Amino acid sequence: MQEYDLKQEVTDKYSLRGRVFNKVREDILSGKYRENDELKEIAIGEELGVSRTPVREAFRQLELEGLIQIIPNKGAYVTGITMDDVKDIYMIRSKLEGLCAAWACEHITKEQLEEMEENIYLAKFHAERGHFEQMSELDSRFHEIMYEACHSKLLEHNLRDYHQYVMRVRKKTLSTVERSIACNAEHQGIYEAIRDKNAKLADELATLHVHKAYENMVKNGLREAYSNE
Amino acid sequence: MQEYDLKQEVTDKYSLRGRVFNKVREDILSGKYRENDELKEIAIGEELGVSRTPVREAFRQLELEGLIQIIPNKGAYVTGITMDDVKDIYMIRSKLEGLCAAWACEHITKEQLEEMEENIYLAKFHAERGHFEQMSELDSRFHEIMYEACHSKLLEHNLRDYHQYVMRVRKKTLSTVERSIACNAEHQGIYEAIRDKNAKLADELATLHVHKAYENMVKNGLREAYSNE
DNA sequence: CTTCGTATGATTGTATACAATTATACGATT
DNA sequence: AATCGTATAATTGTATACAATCATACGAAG
Repeated sequence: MQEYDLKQEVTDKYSLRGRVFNKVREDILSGKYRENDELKEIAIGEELGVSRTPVREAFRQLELEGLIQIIPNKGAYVTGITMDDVKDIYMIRSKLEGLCAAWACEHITKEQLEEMEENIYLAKFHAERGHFEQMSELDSRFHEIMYEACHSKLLEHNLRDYHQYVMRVRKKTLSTVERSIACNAEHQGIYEAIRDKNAKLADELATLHVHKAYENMVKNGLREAYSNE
Repeated sequence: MQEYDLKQEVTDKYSLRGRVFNKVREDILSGKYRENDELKEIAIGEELGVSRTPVREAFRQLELEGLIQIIPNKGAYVTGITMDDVKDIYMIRSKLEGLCAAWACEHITKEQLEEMEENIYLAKFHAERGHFEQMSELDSRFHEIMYEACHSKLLEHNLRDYHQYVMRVRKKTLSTVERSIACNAEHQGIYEAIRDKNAKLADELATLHVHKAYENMVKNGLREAYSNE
């Protein structure tokens, strides 16, 4: 009886399809491919040294993730995230992160709580020094812990999707020392609420946290953050 | 300049892949395939008269929708919806339907409001007479109007997914005259709030509506509703 | 000069062939 | 009799070939 890695989820690294999927997804999120760029099966295939078949399968998945749009018999095009989309995502996320925090109160493990504490402690160090790369990593990880702790595969999956979706935008939202410090303080509040099993408070704080992040982004100019320069 | 049908979204009916996708999805949701059933590419392909290629592509999409799990080099297995999943979905939906109703206040058109009104009027007729099939249809349509009216592609897509996901369960939740009438009354309340552009109230009522639906389902025995007899 | 239509090329859609992996059956060994 | 190993079958993973569709270019008609 073999146990299969649950983390594989969708995109096993070891199949060609999985490799293509991950690579293209990363290239879209990192901004290598821009809005409305046409992705050609042969070109991508040659670049990665595979045939069209795994590329096509990866494309179908990317379409469902909303990263590309496939027009039958025509081609695959990178779907841009509009400013309205970003706003929608943050509003949706704020609701769902609240739910997630509330559920985490019931299901979080001692280890996860400890990792949160460590995360916040370390983030304080980097926040004060303006180490934005590390802050972005730590912020992502903090939310990731919460997603795991809520103990709902569906909510976890949903939130992770949105989180990835606005990744490039999100990096910029932490790009001031003030916001980094405030953000970490908000994490601290959420952490304490979860630790104390105060679901209502955790919900409120997590909801507010995402709202704040959005407001900050708007203040700093969503337009610049959004466009790829 | 050709205009492409936005409703196509992902699953155009006219490609083999789209047909396979829709068929298998429907068969899973309708209960033809049960939890942990193994779906074989060749078998599905022969059943629909297509080769393995479009079947494989459809499978990759179904995996991302969470309806099947693909284990590399092994097979595709139907992932069941557990009772916990159903609860999660209702809780998530309750939050998102609230958001949806609130947003609909800003964006709903006169035509959509009129269709809602008609929907409620007609539903009153069928509710009192215990026409559960029609009620189910009307209920789905009511929510569908709201999804369209919220004017957010992302939220609309998200809600529609979950709605589909619990379809078989949902049908049973309307299977009493009392619940049908109560449900329609709740729709009426949501409709009026949206009509009066009272976003806060619309949010609350829609949130409550989904909660009520869930509670009713639990009361009527989620276990029987969930299992395929 | 513009416009329409056809021809050509490029790209996607599908089917099939082959390779790699996994499951099963059966027999040999202990 | 139980267990291990090998051979065989079944199934998925990938590559390639062919068909269908779409885009482009170019020339003829007005």
